[in-house]
Amino acid sequence: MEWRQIERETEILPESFYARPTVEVARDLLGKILVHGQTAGRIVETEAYLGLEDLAAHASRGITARTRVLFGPPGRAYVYFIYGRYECLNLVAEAEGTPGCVLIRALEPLAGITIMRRRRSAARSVEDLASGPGKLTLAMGISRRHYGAQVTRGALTVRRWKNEPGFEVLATPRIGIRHCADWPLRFLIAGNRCVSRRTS
DNA sequence: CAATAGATCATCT
DNA sequence: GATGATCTATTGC
Repeated sequence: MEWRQIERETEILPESFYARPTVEVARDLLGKILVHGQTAGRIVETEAYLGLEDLAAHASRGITARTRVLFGPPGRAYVYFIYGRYECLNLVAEAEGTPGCVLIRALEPLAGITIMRRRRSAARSVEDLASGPGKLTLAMGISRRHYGAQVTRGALTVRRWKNEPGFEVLATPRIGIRHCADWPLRFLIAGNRCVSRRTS
């Protein structure tokens, strides 16, 4: 996709978009465009992580050096390091003082695909370049240096189509967690080939 | 195709 | 000192 088209037909999401219940933000982020540097992708899979009541959420342990940004203002990036290897991107939701974030789990590559291929040499197809939370941060060049960054301005932003196309949303349990494993807080675009796992 | 072992380290106990 | 919001390669059917 041409950058000119992205710039003309999309606009950056305002901070007010994120200052809402986390589950709503997670569902509404589907179809939006994540932009970083020369790469862009359409968000096709997300997960909501809530506050103290959600034992799968990092915020359930309270404020620490790592979770500090989750308790701050919305529209910030929460990037954490996992399994000694990978980094995962979340967007902070809810009003300041209330924790909550949305894990970005998969993207459909839109621009900068050559760059993504270089960063993701293990991927065998365009659909697999960003089809997982660890894969998409590699493909887009996102890392912990973005911890706390505003996604309403700067190099890392999220945009919406001025005329957003319709699609069907599915809700399923979240992936790879132990606690609250049956809560239906994973959202994905039905039938999209870039989601992290095929649905039955 | 499905199942699983191994890599590897920041974070928290 | 144990654990984990993952990914890849490899094994086995």
